[in-house]
Amino acid sequence: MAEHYDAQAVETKWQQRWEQQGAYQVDNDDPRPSYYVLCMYPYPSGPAHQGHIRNYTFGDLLVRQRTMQGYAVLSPIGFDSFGLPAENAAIKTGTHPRLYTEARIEELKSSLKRLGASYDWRREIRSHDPLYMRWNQLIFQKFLDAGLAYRKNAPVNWCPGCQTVLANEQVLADGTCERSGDVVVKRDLEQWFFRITDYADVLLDELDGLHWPERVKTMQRNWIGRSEGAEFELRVDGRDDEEAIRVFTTRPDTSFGMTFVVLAPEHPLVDRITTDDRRLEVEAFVERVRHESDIERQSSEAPLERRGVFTGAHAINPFTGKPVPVFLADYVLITYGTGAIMAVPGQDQRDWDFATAFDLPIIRTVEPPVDWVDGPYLGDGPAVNSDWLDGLPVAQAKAKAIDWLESQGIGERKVNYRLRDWLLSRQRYWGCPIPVVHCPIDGIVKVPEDQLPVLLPDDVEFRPTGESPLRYHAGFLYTTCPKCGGPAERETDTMDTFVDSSWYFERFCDPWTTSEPIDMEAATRWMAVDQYIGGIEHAILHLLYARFYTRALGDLGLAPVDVREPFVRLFTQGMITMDGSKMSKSRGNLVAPEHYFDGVGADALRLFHLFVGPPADDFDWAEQTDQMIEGCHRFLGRLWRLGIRAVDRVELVEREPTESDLEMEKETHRLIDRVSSDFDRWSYNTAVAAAMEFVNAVYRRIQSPDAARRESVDFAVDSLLLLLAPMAPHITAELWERRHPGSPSVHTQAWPVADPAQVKVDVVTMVVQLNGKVCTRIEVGAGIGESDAIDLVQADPKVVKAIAGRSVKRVIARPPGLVNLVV
RNA sequence: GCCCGGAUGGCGGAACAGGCAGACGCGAUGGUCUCAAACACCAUUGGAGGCAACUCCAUGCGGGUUCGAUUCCCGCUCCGGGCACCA
Repeated sequence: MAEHYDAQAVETKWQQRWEQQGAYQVDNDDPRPSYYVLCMYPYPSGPAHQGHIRNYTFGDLLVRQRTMQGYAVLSPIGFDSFGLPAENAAIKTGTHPRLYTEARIEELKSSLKRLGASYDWRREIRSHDPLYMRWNQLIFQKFLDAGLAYRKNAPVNWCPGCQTVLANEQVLADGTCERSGDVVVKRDLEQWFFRITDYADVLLDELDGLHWPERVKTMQRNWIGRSEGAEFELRVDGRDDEEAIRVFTTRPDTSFGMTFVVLAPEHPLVDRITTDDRRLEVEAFVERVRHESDIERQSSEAPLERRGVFTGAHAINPFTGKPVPVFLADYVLITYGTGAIMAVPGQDQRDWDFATAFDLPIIRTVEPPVDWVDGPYLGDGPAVNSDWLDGLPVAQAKAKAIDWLESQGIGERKVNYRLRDWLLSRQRYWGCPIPVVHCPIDGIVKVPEDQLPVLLPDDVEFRPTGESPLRYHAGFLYTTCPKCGGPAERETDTMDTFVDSSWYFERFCDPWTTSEPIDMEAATRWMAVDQYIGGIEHAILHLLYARFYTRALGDLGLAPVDVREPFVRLFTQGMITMDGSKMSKSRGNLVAPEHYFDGVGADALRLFHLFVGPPADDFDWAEQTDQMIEGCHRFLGRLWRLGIRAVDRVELVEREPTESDLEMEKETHRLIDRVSSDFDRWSYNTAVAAAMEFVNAVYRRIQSPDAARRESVDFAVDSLLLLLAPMAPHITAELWERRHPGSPSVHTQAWPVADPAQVKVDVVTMVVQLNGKVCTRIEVGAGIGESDAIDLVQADPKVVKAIAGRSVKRVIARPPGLVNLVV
């Protein structure tokens, strides 16, 4: 009776052995060529969920394959351990966020170990580790020195649910918080910002060179939102130059068609230019808009007549010298451009609508096509009604208009971005404190470097008041000014957790160094990350911030300056959903991996995640999913019996290779070729399918009446184990050890390489078509020539019968695959 | 509204450069083993017709290009995602 496949025993054995041997530790002086694989470090919310399993299975596969290919693979892991859920749990249950978080980390860590994922655990980073906090704070101070971090009072996004401000990136398109779903409101607050806009153009330009999904690059391009145009001044009729209105436009070529000007209601000139007869109405309008939230204002469905108001003032269009009326409208934003626009209804939809509503003139300055019906024309065409621009296409007219503005000294070329500076301060406890004090005499003063990190006090009370517990903690709050020694208050805001995740991948290169945040030598060796793997949900936030940080750190001499981009290649895996919605703790639709570890085993679960579909596609967890996982387990059972040479007690024979034995060897080479190329193109599902198909074929051969040659079968099975090692690491390690006692682990063997001569097939099935429809198939030699193929086809009895005497008009021969006869 | 994906059997999916549609797995049906079951194994499995050889239909819908289209082009429908007064 052959020993059956016991996943528990095998997996426990190997996990223990890997841990004891430190099998996945990689030293910085490893002589092999470097390869850095990284999965986005997780927020520790408890045991792993299926999304984690999927993510870390893909990563682990690559780590193991690259290791077999001869690389020193850096594969670190850590925990994004600051964040709101721990603090909310503290308010609810009274457990301290640190204890809560560390318990969750242990659970998640256990899951990852049971998955059999290979990490250099010595390099583990936790964001809340005082050593990491120290460097996080030091980097902040360097940014402060460099003017990259600053403080300003601004209307900011306040989430009443999270009781903190949010970055623009954390507010969804519908105006709700990406985390809690509450409607975000505007509040004027003094906040900390990072000057990410300084890097807007490079962050945009350098996207081109990245091997990232096009979708993600597009999302970042849209988010940065570069627009090129001109900025220029319009004198207000009857006023001096001090009160000129600056406008930004992407269409300076259409300036002759400007028939009015619109200011944002918050524009500083509103009060000064409004005429007395219009003042009451204007003030009422400004007042009304001020009381609207951003979402109300943006989603306003009020009729246009109510969304704007005439100020009574007129501005002089510098191109025509003629006055045009100045309006206010809620759709003009004070936060973009100059907060004022020139309106050209002939070439802009909103201006057209506004002009129609207020009965303002419309002048076309670009000739629309002859069949143009109505409405603003946004396309290219010759300029009209534009004096010295007439006849020029849009691009040339733009350039000429800008040249003119510059020659007149009233305007210039200008680029604007949609991207705003990154608001990083949070009014919460469980985050990294911002390391400054506020002194009534010296203002903002950095906490001296030798006093870093500023730690979070443990003895705080978590109350649902909405204010950070740090504000009530006298011991933390009251301090002395490092400069003058007088009484001062500590900053009680903490950093956005996206700060922590913006440089952890650089710290992984040498997480031990105590003299600087990033060890230059180590980072030079390992950076950039060769392959980064994570969820699409981080397409903008994390991936943009990390790119900004990498550049800024390089520019400040804190990281290798030649590492301009952190992630060379990015892979975004699909989501696991259930009934179409995201799996999450709050929805209560988590399917715990532990259940499968205890049952079919980690290898079967890994194989399932690889097999179920393209890694980039979403997968909906459904009724049949368990049975599919069972199927993967069944496959491993078949592999097991092959591996221990116990397939139905079949005896393999020693003999000179027969035709069939040689064919199996060729199939083996083809499998090696197939799996290798499938891996290279992230097609794990087809790689698994090929392995299954191969196992079926080997079974058929050894169970056939003339059996199979031992040597050929051994080559087939050993190759199979090597190819499956990155996918199902435990069972392959066990079988390899049993088959090769005393040999090094399967995971340190060289990745197999197919012999190209063996990959080639010599007999192929040639499809014979009649008028494009399949008529028959003929086995032919792979090297068959065109005329031989045609002769063969025309001699085929089936073909002769099908043609039935009709004349062949045309022959399309694509030997050896196909011949098509047209009759 | 704009941009980007996607739609293939009962289900997940395959077809990599325009050339055999449905690989592989799940499910289903029948069988072998068993006292019986579980496990395992074998066979069949897109639909319709036919005893059968075989025929017809079929990759969301409608057109087109081509000897030949799941694949390319045009026009729709539905689903998913991103952006959305950004001047």
